[in-house]
Amino acid sequence: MTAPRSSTAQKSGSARPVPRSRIQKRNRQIILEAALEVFSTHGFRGATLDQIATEAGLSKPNLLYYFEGKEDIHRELLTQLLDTWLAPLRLLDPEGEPRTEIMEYMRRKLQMSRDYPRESRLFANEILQGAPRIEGFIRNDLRGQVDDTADMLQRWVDQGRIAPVDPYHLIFSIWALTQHYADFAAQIALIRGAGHEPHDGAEAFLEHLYSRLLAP
Amino acid sequence: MTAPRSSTAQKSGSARPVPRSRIQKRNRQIILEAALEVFSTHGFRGATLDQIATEAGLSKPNLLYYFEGKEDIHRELLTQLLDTWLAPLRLLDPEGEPRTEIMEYMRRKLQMSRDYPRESRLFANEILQGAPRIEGFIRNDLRGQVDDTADMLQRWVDQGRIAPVDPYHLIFSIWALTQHYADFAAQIALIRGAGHEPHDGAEAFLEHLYSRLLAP
DNA sequence: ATCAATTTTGACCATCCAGTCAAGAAGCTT
DNA sequence: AAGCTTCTTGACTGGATGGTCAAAATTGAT
Repeated sequence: MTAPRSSTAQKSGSARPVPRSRIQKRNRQIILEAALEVFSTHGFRGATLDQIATEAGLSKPNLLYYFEGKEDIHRELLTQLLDTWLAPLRLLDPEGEPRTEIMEYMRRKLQMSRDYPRESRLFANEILQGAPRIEGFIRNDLRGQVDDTADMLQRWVDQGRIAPVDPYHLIFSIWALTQHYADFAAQIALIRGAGHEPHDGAEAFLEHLYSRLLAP
Repeated sequence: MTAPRSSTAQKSGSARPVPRSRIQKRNRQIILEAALEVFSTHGFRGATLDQIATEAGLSKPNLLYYFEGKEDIHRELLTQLLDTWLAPLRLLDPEGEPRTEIMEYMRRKLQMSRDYPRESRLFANEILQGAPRIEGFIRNDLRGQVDDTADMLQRWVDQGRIAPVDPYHLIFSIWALTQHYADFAAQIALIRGAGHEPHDGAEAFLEHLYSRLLAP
């Protein structure tokens, strides 16, 4: 009858209804999966609820039984994404061997772009539009993490353990080079033809590139 | 009265009305400029004719006096863009000094991303959506150019004039690294703060990177 | 099996948006 | 300044789209 707004120890402000039944969990998941597919290729405004509903195999009103609206689905998707987006950065170990650590970070990002290309495109879409919905996240969460990482990289540079490079640009380069294979997959596929998969050879190339760049 | 379909020596098939009067030239330009602004940040479906009209300071019917429709404006914009997009690749000189040539290409691409960030984002948007409207261009024009360039790079590798790298990934890396500063400018701006401009330090970093990567 | 709670949906709105049209305003030519 | 052409726009239309609602179907506890 009413939409499923649970109340299990809810914070006052913005309510996040916790799915309870098995059906709720399952259908919310199905919807998010479908929405990811649609949003990541058409962007927020380009996507329609009907498209998402069809993709999910549900009716449009049914979608709106589980989510408060298009915006809500999108927000949920982004929130989940941003969590995993920051994770690799946190795994950088200040005590580790610098080049190994950076190489590992690059590999993790490349793997993410291979395993979750739609998430990468969802993110790219958002940034392209000027990051209206995740400005807060970038300014408050990501920025701090990046600053910390940059400090660490600078320390490694100062200690002569990696070649002297601008730490911010180093980080940006890893983002650019890894995400490119997901975000521009369509272009790469058209250029390389059907035989190849976009990521083919990328890891070897990037390993070569960063090992050359970072050698003291 | 009627829309301006000129007929000055027109090819039969898809008509491209050549603007004649000064007013036509001026207003088409104003519209394209406004459309670039809007399409590049909101994508094709996210943009509205009203937005473009407002941005251009014209009425919506007036827009449609100069162009056949939303699609037509967008197509014109992309066509103009793709011409300039290919240009830098053609400037690579097989007879030149390999590292200088590649470095020059990188610099030209970086400059384009600095001087024409909206064009870069328009292109990125298009690829993200799966390149529906420029598939032909990529398959027929870009691909050939890239293949030729890759052959040239491979020859340079074989002659030992640059370090052995996969030529396709080398090209992709230049695209990724240069366009990133335009396409992800919003993210970079939020991370680096108001003091910096996204491209600050990029050229030095990329020069360092490619000179390390390509040294035989 | 019964009955209340949960889930699903057909039918419906209201709004947005691309595109039309006919009439009016501004330019150009003589 | 007349008269033709080019340019501009207010008012409109039809279709798409986000969202609502009340009734029907299903599920689950007893």
